[in-house]
Amino acid sequence: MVNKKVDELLKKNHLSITGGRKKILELFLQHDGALSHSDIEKKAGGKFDRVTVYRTLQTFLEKGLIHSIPTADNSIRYALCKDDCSGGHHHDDHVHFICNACGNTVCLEGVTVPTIELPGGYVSMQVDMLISGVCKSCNQ
Amino acid sequence: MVNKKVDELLKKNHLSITGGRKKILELFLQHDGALSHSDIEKKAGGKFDRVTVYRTLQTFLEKGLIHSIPTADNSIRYALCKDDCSGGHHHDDHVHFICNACGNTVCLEGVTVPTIELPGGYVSMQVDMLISGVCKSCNQ
DNA sequence: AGTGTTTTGCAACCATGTTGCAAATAAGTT
DNA sequence: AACTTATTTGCAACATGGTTGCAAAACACT
Ligand SMILES: [Mn+2]
Ligand SMILES: [Mn+2]
Ligand SMILES: [Zn+2]
Ligand SMILES: [Zn+2]
Repeated sequence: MVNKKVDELLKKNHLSITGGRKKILELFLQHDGALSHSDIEKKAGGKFDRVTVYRTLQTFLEKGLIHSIPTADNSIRYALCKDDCSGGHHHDDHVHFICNACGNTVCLEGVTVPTIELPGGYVSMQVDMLISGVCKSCNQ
Repeated sequence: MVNKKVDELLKKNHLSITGGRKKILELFLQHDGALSHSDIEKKAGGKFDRVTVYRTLQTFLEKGLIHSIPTADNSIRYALCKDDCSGGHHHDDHVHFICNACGNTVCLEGVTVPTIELPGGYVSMQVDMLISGVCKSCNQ
């Protein structure tokens, strides 16, 4: 039962269990792929206030439950983190893929972002790699 | 004289020479680093309407004069293209760097985005690589 | 200078995101 | 189960970002 897992995840991250948080976390668990703020608002059926969704996403980000994915069209998406992520310190050094056909954004967990040699003086702290094209499902 | 170069660039791209386009192009030529819409509006001293700036950037994008850079904080920046870019078909396969200290975004023209091996079924059409950290100037 | 075409500014609009505050709800205690 | 306190929520109000239609102004060409 997904409902049990949701409660566990929230408890594990020291978050009080509320209707909004449960619903949003459920959406992430059911949907494999990243969700934008507006995706969530729609899928939740207008049951929660816009502000609540923003604040919940912010909280999940801080706790390391989700990570954000920058996109070329300037609309942030969010995806669940793996278990070994926690409070700010994420381990999501994977590539993100956005499909131009279906619009889906997915985490390619198996594809690691390569190390880049930067010019002298530049220090890298975070690397984001976003590939767009046509995804597996759309390509057959 | 930068003024001459601006006129040449506009003519070369079959754009009529207007005050707004000249001013915005000048800003890009003077400033080495990417500019956001609001950067431009401020630097232009409120001399042009918001809408005009949007439309000018759109036009420059279409003509291949500039390219857009997605950022993690959801604010698009724009930077001048090299000469061999034209109408939609850009050759900017370089890495973009955003400094957490000074906020500047720069094109690392010398650093090429590496080729990535994708899982079966995925077809890549565009790759964006964004590195954040501390830049050369801020690092001394 | 006169003409047709393109660009601009304005107004009005929609989307996205933030903040302060009071009411509602969750968690811990008796 | 009722009480108490801390946290979360919804609402209103606001700020910023971005789009469109349309008339006036500026541009390019003869
Ligand atoms: Mn991811
Ligand atoms: Mn660039
Ligand atoms: Zn697809
Ligand atoms: Zn810097």
